[in-house]
Amino acid sequence: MSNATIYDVAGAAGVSLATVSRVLNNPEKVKEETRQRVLKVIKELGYRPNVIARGLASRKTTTVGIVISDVTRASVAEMLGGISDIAHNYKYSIKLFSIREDMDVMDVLKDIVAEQVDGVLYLNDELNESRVEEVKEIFQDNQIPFVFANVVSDDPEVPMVSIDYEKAGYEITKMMLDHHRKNVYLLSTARRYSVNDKKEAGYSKAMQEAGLEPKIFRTSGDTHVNRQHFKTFFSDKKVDAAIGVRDSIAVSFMNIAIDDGVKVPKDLSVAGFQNTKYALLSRPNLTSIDVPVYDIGAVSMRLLTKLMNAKDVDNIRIILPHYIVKRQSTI
Amino acid sequence: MSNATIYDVAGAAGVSLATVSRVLNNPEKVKEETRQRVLKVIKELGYRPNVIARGLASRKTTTVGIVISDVTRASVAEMLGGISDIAHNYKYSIKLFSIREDMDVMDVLKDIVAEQVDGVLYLNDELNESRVEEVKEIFQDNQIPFVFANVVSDDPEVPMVSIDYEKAGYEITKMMLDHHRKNVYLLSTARRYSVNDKKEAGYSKAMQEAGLEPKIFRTSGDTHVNRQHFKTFFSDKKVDAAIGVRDSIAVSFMNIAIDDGVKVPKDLSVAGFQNTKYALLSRPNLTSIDVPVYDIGAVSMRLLTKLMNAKDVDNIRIILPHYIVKRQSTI
DNA sequence: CTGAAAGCGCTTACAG
DNA sequence: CTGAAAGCGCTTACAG
Repeated sequence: MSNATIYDVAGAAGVSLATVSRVLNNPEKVKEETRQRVLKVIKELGYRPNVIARGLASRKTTTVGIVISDVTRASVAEMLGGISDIAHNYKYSIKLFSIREDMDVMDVLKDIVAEQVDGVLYLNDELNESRVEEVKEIFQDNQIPFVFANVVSDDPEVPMVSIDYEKAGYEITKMMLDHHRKNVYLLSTARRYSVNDKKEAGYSKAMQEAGLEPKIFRTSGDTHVNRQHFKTFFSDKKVDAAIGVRDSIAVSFMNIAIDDGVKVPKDLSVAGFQNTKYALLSRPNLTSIDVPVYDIGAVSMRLLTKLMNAKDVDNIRIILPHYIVKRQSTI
Repeated sequence: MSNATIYDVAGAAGVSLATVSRVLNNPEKVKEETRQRVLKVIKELGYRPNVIARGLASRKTTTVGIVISDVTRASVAEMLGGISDIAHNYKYSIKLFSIREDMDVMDVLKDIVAEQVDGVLYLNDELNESRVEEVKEIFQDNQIPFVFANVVSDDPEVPMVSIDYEKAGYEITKMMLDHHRKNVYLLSTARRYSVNDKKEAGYSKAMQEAGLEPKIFRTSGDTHVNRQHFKTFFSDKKVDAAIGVRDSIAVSFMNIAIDDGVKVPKDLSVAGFQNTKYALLSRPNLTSIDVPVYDIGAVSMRLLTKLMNAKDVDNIRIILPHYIVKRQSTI
């Protein structure tokens, strides 16, 4: 059955429990012959070390905490995929902590500390800089390595993995301008996140370089542009290009415009961010900035393992490449 | 800092560590006055019990294991949302175990047992009955309560939460037939899952009742119908209605049909399963069976807490209601 | 290369 | 109502 303990193994193999432990953790310190004998018994008994006991004794749980706000978002789920794959390679388990609106972030973080995780991955593109500092502080105080995934922070001490969102914002805007679009709008969110701030900065830079006024529209809901928004804001304005900070915003805007008789991409170019399945399933297909979310997850997990093993990590801030996937929604 | 232990609290409050432990776990056994004193110290020191030590001593980790195959799928992420909300209410932590194609399922399950979780939620609509039996056996042997979420099994001993997929398949097919469609196809997956088997059964039943031949098309990939499929399979056939076992299959089929000049819903009615965001963002909007995935997650987590507390649970097999959301893709 | 022993930070009968 | 003590199943110096 499952209830074999290290004592059972030691007894059956005729060694002390210290030796069994060594076979598992420092096999090179055990004589080949003994090791084989112990391994055989382990196999026969189907022994698997109780990870809780091991965690208490060694002060290592081989578990990492993943902090997320909303699992439901496609990018978060995708990142989890990358994290989970790498974690499995390095034999780490994953504990999930989701922070809902009504929860006190600092309280949750203290819980995570009490959970004795070996490291923390903070997934969230909805953070502002001051929040980043708070998070950094609590984990540093408790000496828990952490990595921000898909978070933008200018603090050079903060380990993070992301893409260059400002550059991406600049490039996609530039593309619209190169296509001779003049009234390029950025569809952003009402709440301010550093990631979206960067996109906006890149957009504004491109517009200003072209001698144009940046025009940023903020949805009240975070994911969609609804008919109401469209009517009140856009119908009396000229708009020949729109960039959504998320694909879902871009697609919802495009759908409404088409319903309104606008031709895409002839009269209106539309592009989004993230290159999710929405971009592929929409008609016309949506041009989008491909953000390698799976890779961001995988690379940040990899970085975290390095940090947990206290190897001197040369580069704790990793910028992954992005690219524009051109589809039917732009010329 | 964070390193206060139960000893520190006991010392500062002038009681034994047993009393501190009681304040936390059986407060009613401690005199009001003493309790207040201890609680005050706990607060001052910012003490949080080390959950690992507690887990070892009490043999309860207040952690549940969640087994999933692919986090990336919208329904899985949504279920995780429901699970996480309820888990938080009951103070359970969540450990995530994802099983990839190349992994040995039984091996992962044994790992989960070694992780000492108090219970397991198995999320997967891609199981067949024999796999269900294996899973059931390993957890029963180790006396770990478990619940299948969004899994269909006819074994009355298996705790599960799902909808009646057969009924749903029947109803949506019936709707098509009521709209005088004759050539109703079911777009299913190549691999056989019990959930899809049920949908197929419901579909076939409705077709047969109408004196029609069931026509099931199986995609080679699991999520999309591609142009190739369409050309080789459908272009020479009459088809006036199609039901996808997933929204993504339905939308991809619909898109290709439209590209081919077919009018939806006039010439072709299309419907999907799951009522995901794809259904909303597609044009025309997709009619879909709403599967309450969030609720399935939440209810299954709730059921699991009951099982873990060994209350006599009267109903271990819960069928949640579903309904058809009618949109533009059907008449 | 191996064993005896202490200790990780808690919980929980058992006395009192 | 409270405390002393054993124990949860491991790891890890320390001897030998």
